[in-house]
Amino acid sequence: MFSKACEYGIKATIYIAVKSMHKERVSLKEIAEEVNSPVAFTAKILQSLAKSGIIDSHKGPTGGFQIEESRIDTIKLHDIVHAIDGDNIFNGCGLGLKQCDARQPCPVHHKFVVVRDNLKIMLQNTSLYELATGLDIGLTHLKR
Amino acid sequence: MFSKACEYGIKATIYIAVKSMHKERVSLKEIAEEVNSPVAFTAKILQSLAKSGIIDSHKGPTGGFQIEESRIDTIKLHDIVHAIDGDNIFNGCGLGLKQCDARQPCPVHHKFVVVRDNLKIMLQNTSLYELATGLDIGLTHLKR
DNA sequence: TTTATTTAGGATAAATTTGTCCGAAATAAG
DNA sequence: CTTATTTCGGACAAATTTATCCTAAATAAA
Repeated sequence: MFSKACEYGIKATIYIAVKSMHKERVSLKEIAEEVNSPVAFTAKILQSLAKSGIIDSHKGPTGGFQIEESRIDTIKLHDIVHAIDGDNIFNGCGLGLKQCDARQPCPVHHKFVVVRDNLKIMLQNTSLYELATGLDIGLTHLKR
Repeated sequence: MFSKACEYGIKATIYIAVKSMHKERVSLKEIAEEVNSPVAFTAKILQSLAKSGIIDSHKGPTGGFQIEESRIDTIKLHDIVHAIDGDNIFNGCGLGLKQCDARQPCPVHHKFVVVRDNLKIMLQNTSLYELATGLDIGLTHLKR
């Protein structure tokens, strides 16, 4: 469904959000540990999320990653996925055709659009805030 | 969403089904042309679909691929996807966790289950027959 | 100012997926 | 029986994704 990079990116962002809600900055090392992802690869992903403006990064001692608290509930799962995996998952044809739309559909087009819109709406309606809160109060987990 | 192999496999199977409904066997070469997929790679995929029992293959001159007509409406899109991409797309955690279910969910579990079930149901309810018929009467296309 | 710490970013490597090549096996037809 | 045709299947190659390594740049604190 999502790429490995995207899975790691989502998990990392949720973890950063939890810490940010507690006014804490968090290091790459800690993130990778808590999220059970390869350190260096996670670094790349966080780098690109920082460039996309989804998270803030800060170098040096006491440095690390953080998300401005007021933005946590405006960031949607959709934003994270889009930043990492692009929009092919939202717009591409289910069978990989270049030319596929309602007027010149592939065999699965109409059925596919329904489930994909379903996914899109879910991602757009899911805020980082609710994901982070669930993790923070122990309702959900990220390891294993 | 689906792997490239799965995309080619679905397209090829639909094309074979159309021909089979017209009592025709069809060669690898023709399939790859009509479906716009790399010949040798398509061969591998058809081979595995034949092993899975979804299509029949026949060697030698006048050989090729075919699907028993009576089975075309019993084969579901789900069967094809399952044969090629396995069931990870149906059962795996959205964030790649090993341990993720309703009792110990990842942050996106509950939301994810909904869209995935939606996908699963769509695939289970979509018959090869309807896909092939749409293509046969020109309502849909597979090239480009 | 020096040092330790932390992210940035480029180069490289490993793994997986995608794609190719070619000889073997089956088989239909002359 | 021989030949031409077609799928089978193994080895190999290319491309992409995933992952690692190392040096540079920033920066906080002693």
